[in-house]
Amino acid sequence: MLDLKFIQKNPEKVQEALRKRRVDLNIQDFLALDEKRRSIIQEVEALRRQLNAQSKEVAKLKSKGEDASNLVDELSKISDKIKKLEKEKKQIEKELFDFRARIPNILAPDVPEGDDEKDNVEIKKWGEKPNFDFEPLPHWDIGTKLKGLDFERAAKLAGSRFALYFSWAARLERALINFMLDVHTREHGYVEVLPPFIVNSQTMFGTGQLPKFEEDLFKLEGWDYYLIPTAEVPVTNIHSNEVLKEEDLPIAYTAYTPCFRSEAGSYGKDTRGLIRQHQFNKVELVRFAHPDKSYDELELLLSHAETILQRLGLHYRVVVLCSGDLGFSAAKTYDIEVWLPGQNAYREISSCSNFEDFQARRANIKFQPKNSKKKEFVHTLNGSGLAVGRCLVAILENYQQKDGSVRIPDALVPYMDGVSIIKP
RNA sequence: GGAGAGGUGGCCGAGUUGGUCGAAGGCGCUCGCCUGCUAAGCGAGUAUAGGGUUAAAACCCCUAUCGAGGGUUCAAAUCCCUCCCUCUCCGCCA
Repeated sequence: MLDLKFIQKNPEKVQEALRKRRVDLNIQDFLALDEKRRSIIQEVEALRRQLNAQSKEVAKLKSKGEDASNLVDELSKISDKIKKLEKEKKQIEKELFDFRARIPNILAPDVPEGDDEKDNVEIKKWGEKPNFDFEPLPHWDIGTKLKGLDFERAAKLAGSRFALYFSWAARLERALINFMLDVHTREHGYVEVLPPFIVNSQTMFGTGQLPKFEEDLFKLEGWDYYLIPTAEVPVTNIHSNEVLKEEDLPIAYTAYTPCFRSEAGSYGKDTRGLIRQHQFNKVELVRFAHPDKSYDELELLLSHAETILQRLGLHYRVVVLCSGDLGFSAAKTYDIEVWLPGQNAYREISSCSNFEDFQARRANIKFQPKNSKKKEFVHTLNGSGLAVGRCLVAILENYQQKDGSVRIPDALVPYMDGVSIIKP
């Protein structure tokens, strides 16, 4: 959510951001409505002032035992008028709020302009693509041949876009979760959190999933409950409606959760394998930062996510999302894309974003600066550290051997009870 | 699921025959004074949002906010309705 005053004072900046994001919204419509709102407020408040003052007169007259019926009649008319105007005002405010809730965040100045993911800009690469003296297989072939992944039975249980893990695969998924959490808590200073996997609509609003993206979520029928699409949602909202201490910043949380996404509108995309599932596991990193430091913290966050891939010896690149590909709430986002030889492509495995005060304003998360009376909104950041299922995919595809076996990266061997290779 | 109690400012806590309550009192905090010592005392201040004023801000003025929303009334923290949350007891359950 953008600050109302910011929109009023910088309509051209907001319009420019909308244009760069390829979003068709006209800020002039918003401003006209806001103008109307202010004129009604002025009228209402003048009337109310009169009403308040004269109501006291009534009280005085009555306490003296005098008749006040004339005055009461007159005030009754004013009161009616106020009620009518209040109704109108409420309607306009609702429209303004709905409008504002659908305006995406403004962009960081260094976000490249572009239409979609084709215009994202690669900023670095780490490691090398592995060489194979055979044709590398996609992970769904590797995983099913090794009897670790079973998509057919998963479909029987729940439908498409679900997976069933057995034996070494289930263990590997769990190993990855523990490995990631250990690195982030022991080495990167994050506090581990285990949040609810179901949240209410207020919480979904706080991080920007609602009202605009309801169709991406799973909602529980008959309840104001949604399955979380990412740990970002419950973890960022931990401090909603709170005032944090400046000296406590930055606050850093890491959380493992399953993530649930409807994947509406992705029909036909990534239909095979683990890449795009209705349910997947993710270890998330969330930071609450001082506004002056949030972009430094974004670099830090990115490096924390990268560490995991480096320890696993997986080749990746980092891209900056262009304006047209940037998420609704984010001001700037880095995607980490891991190399998948089985698909001969880089695929997103982490997305690290600075939301500046956009989520903080929605969720009302402030801090009290030491040298100012005025409370300010914190900046929120988050990033995957990492998507666990896709990480398992990357291991299978990058560490596959000619004989169909898969090596386990050294860093994970202790988490696999010493198993260093998965054999047919 | 059944029965009961309750939600007031940073915290504690008054206030329910509607009016002088944005709200007593206490604590905490901030600033100043005083004090030969990290105390006590004295004084002042101490919410958020919106509107107006301003080049902008501070100040100032106004309006709203006593869990949320709606209603009654000239007027509601106080009355009525709906919802949410917390606590206690019983039941059930991992």
